[in-house]
Amino acid sequence: MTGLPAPSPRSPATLGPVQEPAGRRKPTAQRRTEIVSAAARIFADQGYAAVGMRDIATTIGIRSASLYHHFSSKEEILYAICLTVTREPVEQNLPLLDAAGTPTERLTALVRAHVRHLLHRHVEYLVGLHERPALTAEHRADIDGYLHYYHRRVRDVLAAGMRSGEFRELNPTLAALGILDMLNGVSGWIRGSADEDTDDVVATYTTLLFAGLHP
Amino acid sequence: MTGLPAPSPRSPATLGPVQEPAGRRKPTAQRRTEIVSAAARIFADQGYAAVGMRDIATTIGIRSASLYHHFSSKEEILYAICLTVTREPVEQNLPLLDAAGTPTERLTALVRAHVRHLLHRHVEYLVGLHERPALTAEHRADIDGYLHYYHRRVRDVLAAGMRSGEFRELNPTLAALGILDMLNGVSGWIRGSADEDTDDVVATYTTLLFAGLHP
DNA sequence: GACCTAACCTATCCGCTGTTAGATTTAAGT
DNA sequence: ACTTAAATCTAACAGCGGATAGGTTAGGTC
Repeated sequence: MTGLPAPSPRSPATLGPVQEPAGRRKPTAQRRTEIVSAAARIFADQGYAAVGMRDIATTIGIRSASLYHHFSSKEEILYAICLTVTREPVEQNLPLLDAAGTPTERLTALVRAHVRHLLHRHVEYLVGLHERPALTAEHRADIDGYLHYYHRRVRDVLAAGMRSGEFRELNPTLAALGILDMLNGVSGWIRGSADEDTDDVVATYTTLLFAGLHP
Repeated sequence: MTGLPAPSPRSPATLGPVQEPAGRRKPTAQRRTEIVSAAARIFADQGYAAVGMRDIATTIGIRSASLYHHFSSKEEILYAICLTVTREPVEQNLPLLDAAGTPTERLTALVRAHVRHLLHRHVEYLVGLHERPALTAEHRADIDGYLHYYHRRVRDVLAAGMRSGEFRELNPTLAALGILDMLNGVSGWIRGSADEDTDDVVATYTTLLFAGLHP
């Protein structure tokens, strides 16, 4: 799009800019996250398979071969993106279901955390939720494991709430799938990630869902 | 899949093969739908950009160049797939919203029709909902038009129900988005398309949604 | 100042991509 | 039987894809 062929990362004579020089030599940890987040943005726009290693490399100011110093293949980059939208929610959101409180309270906390995490990493969600078929069989199985576990935990809270009479009697598996699809779908149309948006979505969705769940 | 009434008007000497010969010469109309549904299945498995014209051609028993007799480009095939999951619902499902009845009744009918159509064409949904970025700017605008119109009509029913006091007061735009994401998400995990599945999903979802909408 | 390793480079391979041109075969109409 | 148009074929092109091998620079450490 902006067709800049060689940004020429030579030293700018005077002083480093306030923001990332976007071509300077960086430690691995920084570069890895920089690569992943740049790739996620391009993948989200054009689709995983339509994007070349050269595209990713150019946007962060290096050559395509240098990417292989940080990732052993293009698919490994996609795998990293998928992990942030499957492992992170499992590790950061699910503990909320183990806290004290009624099923309603715990599920409300989870919904809020889920939407917040989704808005924080919404480009990664866009990619991770739709490009799974491009993963290696092993990596895909790994990712699916996290997804299934997340779904199972949500289903269990629903089932618990139904047993205690707090929730309406429904097929808990289907209800969990529907709720998660509704939440993840937000990544497809949300613009920006301002707190107002978060609160608006969370308020509408929790009202809709819990009024539907309560008998 | 190939439920066409006249499979092969050619009399093959002794007995007609039970299945399609998968390479015989066919009239355009048949080939076009055959190409589209074959492509949809492969696109759903491997992703649009990862699939070559040769892959599509091979699975239906012709050479890749022959595809260009029916479609002028690979993107036109994708466009045809997208149309079946956006224009068809607009033309077939939305009239249910114009029928007589309360907002609840009309929306229930739409939800049922939507899920049935989705199960009928669920491979096409899988592709059409996720590969839109690969479309031409004009084609994408076209597809987005159908999607926006569908969403707007659902939102209007919700708003009407809220004005009449039949539905709880919610942000109708967000509620419509959430409901549609929930419905379309079914394509991501459903197996088969038996009527029992349809009824199960429709029952759970309508209960969950309308209990949530009613004050 | 010498040294070592991490980070990045240039140059290149080869398989595969969508697409086209032009020849050929089939089916249908007369 | 002859003609015609639709359907399919063979052959090829031009270019881009991910990936590799091996050389080069930067930055911290002794």
